[in-house]
Amino acid sequence: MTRRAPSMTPRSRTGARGHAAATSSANAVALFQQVKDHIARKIQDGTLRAGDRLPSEHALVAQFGISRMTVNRALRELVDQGRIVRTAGVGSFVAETKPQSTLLHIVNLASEIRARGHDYRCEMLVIERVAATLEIAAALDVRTGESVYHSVCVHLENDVPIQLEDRYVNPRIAPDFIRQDFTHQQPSEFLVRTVPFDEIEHVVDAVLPTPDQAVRLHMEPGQPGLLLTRRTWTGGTPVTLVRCLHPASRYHLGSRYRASGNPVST
Amino acid sequence: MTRRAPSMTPRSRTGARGHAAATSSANAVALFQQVKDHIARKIQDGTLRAGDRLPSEHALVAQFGISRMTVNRALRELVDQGRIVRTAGVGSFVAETKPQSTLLHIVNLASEIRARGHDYRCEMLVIERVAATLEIAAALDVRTGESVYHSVCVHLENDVPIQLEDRYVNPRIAPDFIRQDFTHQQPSEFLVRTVPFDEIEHVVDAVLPTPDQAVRLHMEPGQPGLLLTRRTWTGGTPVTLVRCLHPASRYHLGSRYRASGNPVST
DNA sequence: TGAACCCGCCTGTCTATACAGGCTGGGCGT
DNA sequence: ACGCCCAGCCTGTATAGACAGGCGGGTTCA
Repeated sequence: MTRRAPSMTPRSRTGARGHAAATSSANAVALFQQVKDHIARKIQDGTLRAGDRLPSEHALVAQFGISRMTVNRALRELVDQGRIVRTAGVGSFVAETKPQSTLLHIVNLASEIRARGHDYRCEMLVIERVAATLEIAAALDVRTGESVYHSVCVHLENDVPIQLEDRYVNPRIAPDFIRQDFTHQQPSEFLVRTVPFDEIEHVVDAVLPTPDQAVRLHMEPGQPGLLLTRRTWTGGTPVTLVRCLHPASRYHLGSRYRASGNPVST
Repeated sequence: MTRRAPSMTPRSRTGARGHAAATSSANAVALFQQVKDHIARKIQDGTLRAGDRLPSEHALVAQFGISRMTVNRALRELVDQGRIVRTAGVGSFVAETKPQSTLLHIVNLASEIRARGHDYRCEMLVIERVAATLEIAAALDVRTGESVYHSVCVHLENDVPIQLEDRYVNPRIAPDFIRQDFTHQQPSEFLVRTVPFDEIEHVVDAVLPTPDQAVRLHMEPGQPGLLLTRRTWTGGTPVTLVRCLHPASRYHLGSRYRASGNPVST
């Protein structure tokens, strides 16, 4: 743990001793920000994993040769961002990856179902390589016709279909996707574990399912479905495009926020 | 501006001079938090309005008799919350009330439409007092049968109906709602202006509109609609329950987030 | 009259120091 | 052997002082 970071060496930013004060014009990145970035990067690239202990403030002070208040600010802002957790008298730890906030709690359909005390199951229908259509290519930022991964599965709650998941995956980002055994792990679980995303987009639509979709979801003809289209990125590169179709009668989508503070768990 | 706040007087929290340090056990509210609350309250209750200038850090230091770092932290966290805006060399100002973040940008359907360069119009269909049904009473936290306000209007983009808004309002919170002239102001605009909420809940459903609703929205029979149900609170008390029905063919609902930092404008 | 310049205000950042209080493990007493 | 207590580590908070740099208005100079 005392191993020194490759990138940020003690006092690398400026040779000045004493009051470095505001960044010396040329290199205009605040010290506390550099510490934040340094730690955030180690979390992002897996050097530090969920639950790992961070160096104490004192250790960081010694390591970087800066004042404790500066380290403290960096760590405090990481807490605000939900990246780390701190306990007085104990230490600082990398936060468990709870998939962010807001609309994102939908990611964990399985645990949501289990939390209701119901049985969860997932049936894989398709897993293949396909040539990207124009739409898919645009969404994943690959060339039209380039090979991408495609999977289709149905999620069931107490053996009742509740979601038809139609997913396209960028093979440059997750080349191992197609080799996975998805009998005991969902595609989304694999991706979240393998390629932690840092940007996400949701679009919600109401649609009439195609006859084929209606059969898969055991829906009456003419009944509407809720279509959730999600795209995720890592470092600006698209990871996956997934279209989740829910029978409207068996699913709806909620979120709740409080102004001062973070989103309510719901 | 030098007028003293009624609640927080200089050094009211503790008589100790010098290092007050961590809160003295009994009264366990941090100084910076008290400053935050004090300013947030003045913004909330209208004493300070959007664009108003806040006292400078130096002025707050003198007013409360605390150190500048403490004031600075309070103001910085208010910036993080989006409540104030600061410019080096100029001062601190109350932020323009942009309705929060996340799913909330839907609030401003009118400006969203106008931003597309289209024409926006709103037709009021109903504005009345009704006795709260069991469901409405539960949602607004009033007694069943108690009188609540009810309004229905259609929002049109280029004269095409895009949303049917069915709203119930808690008359204890917004007693003037029923006396408003809604020809040049939407119900939501009035409420946001009059009763700034601090908590919001969204639920999204896909539904088949009733024949009556389909007519109002110029929809073909059998076409699905996107139903957005929104509840807002102020200080823990329900303000309004509104059900917004959109023709699925003409509307969808999106949001995008970046991990490190705040939601993208989108 | 107009333009350049400077001074003072204000925010942003950093430091060194200090006290309070939560938590844990090891030593000591019973 | 068991339990209590305390020392030491760690975070949370607060302070006074300092430098850098953006910005605006007034003064001065051409």
